[in-house]
Amino acid sequence: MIEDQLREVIAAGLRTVVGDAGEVPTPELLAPKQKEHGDFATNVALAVAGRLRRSPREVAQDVVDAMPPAPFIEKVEVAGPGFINLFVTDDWLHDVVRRIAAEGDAYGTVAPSGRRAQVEFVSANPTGPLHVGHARNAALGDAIGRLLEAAGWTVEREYYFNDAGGQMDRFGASVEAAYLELLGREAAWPDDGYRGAYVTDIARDVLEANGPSLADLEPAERLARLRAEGVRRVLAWIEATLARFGVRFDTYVSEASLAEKGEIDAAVQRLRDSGHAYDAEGAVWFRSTDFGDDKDRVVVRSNGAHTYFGADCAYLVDKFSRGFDHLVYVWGADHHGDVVRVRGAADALGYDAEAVEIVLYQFVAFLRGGEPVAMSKRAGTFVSLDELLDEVGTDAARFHLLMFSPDATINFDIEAVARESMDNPVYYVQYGHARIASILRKAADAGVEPRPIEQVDLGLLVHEAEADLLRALADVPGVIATAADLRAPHRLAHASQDLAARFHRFYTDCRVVGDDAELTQARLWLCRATKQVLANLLGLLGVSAPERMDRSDG
RNA sequence: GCCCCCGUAGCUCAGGGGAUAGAGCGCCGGCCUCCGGAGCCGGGUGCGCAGGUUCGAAUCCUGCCGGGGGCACCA
Repeated sequence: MIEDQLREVIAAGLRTVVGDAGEVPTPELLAPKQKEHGDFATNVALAVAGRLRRSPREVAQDVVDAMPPAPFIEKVEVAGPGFINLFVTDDWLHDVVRRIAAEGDAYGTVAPSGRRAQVEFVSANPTGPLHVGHARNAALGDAIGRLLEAAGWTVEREYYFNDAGGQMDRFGASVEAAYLELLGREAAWPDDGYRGAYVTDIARDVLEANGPSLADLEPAERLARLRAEGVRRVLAWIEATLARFGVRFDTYVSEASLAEKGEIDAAVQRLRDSGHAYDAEGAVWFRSTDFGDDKDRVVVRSNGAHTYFGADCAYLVDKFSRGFDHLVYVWGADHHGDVVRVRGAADALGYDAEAVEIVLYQFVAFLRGGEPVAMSKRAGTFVSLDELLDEVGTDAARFHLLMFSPDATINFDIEAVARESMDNPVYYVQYGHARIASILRKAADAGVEPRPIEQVDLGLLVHEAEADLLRALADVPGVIATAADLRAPHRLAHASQDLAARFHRFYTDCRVVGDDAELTQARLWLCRATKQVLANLLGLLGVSAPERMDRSDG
């Protein structure tokens, strides 16, 4: 890669200048904002000038003088406070097209390293359908999974669900009540139960599948059975919704299964053994204050039942025992208080807390026509994820949820995002892709024979709009690497918009299919490369790259 | 009280130490004999406040002021 070659040349010059005066840092390459500042720049002179007690510009000039000659460097300039600006021959830009052609889907990604990461996300409790509040978690977790894969990780996506505890009991009792009601029997709806219409739908389904016999089971067994039947159906429903949303999990893990396998007891014992757990007030506590928490936390309640956090500890052991090198949890900001505790538990259990990463994201405010959508589960006015997808579609929803930093709260105006207009840039990007597809079709219709890239003179791509587009294509691997590193899919969204913008500009300035056969071939390859990279970026966001788009009033 | 996130253009947001801080929306004005006008070009205002670190700060640190969220033997 040109960047590596440049770094080598700069490092060589720098070594000569620094001499015995100390370490030579790996040169950092900057992407200048102004074209006059070159294709690349480096600040090495500024970085070492202080140590050498010399003026940065002087050092910069010496470094330039000491740099070995390189055929790919066209011009070098010392500028500003002491930057070294590098102008590279156009070949490297044209090489980008060849690289993209050769690498295809893999352009911008890193070869698998064999390192395994797990991303656990959504993990909504199966008491009802997913609602829009879960959408950001699903989109973000999935995109981070895709990014980690692009960065060379082998990724497993996991959904953890809580199928024990009071909330689930109330859900089970609600299904039970609905089931009995359908049979015309007396039914006791739990206080604070789930009364959405879907509960009755589920009960009806259970009735159709099992007949009325469940009603005659012993009370405890009947409840357990109906709860399990309910959970199964809700999970299937959630899975179907997620599939619509482009999210697929490799594994589903239930809290109850951890308890059944004795993993929770084992984890508690392990905390005791390592001296991080103690008994007090009839409960078992984890000394999380040793790890920076404000207070210790209960893992086993005085009634003998484990807490959610107690199960979390067992779940940590479970995850690590499966051999992952890295664990990612995707949590809403309301859970930020749990971060210290869970990482502390990892530490206490003898694992590397650094391997436990928690990605937090801020809330989404859903609006409709500028007005906040009042959402209350109790009042039954929450918008389900299915409804959201019916209204705005997966692509628009995902793009909108992923185009902002996880740290930013999102205003998601359902009407605006549903509109196929510039209010949602996803259409702008997709249009770029579709437009290229259209050009390629046009070329085929015009009888232009596609030529292998080796037989095409990419050196003909010299127009400013072409160079700008090529530069953006060249930047993409770096963008993907940074986005993966920072768990910041929104950088992909921005890069895709930028790339689409540059393509539209190129399209406006440069006729692709024209009289000049050679130029046509070169530009067709530029189009194919751009189309590929747009598809790659959208793919990392889980957004489709359509070959054509329906016209609309837009 | 303690903890987390945010404060950048009229609005929604990028910008993870570099040179003249960007994009979209909105507003005004332009661009089609020709590959999709869901497009392109032009027009302008801004880093909450105060210190500090640095050759250099929107970016890192401290304090303050605003907005949001969280501080269970709930899940």
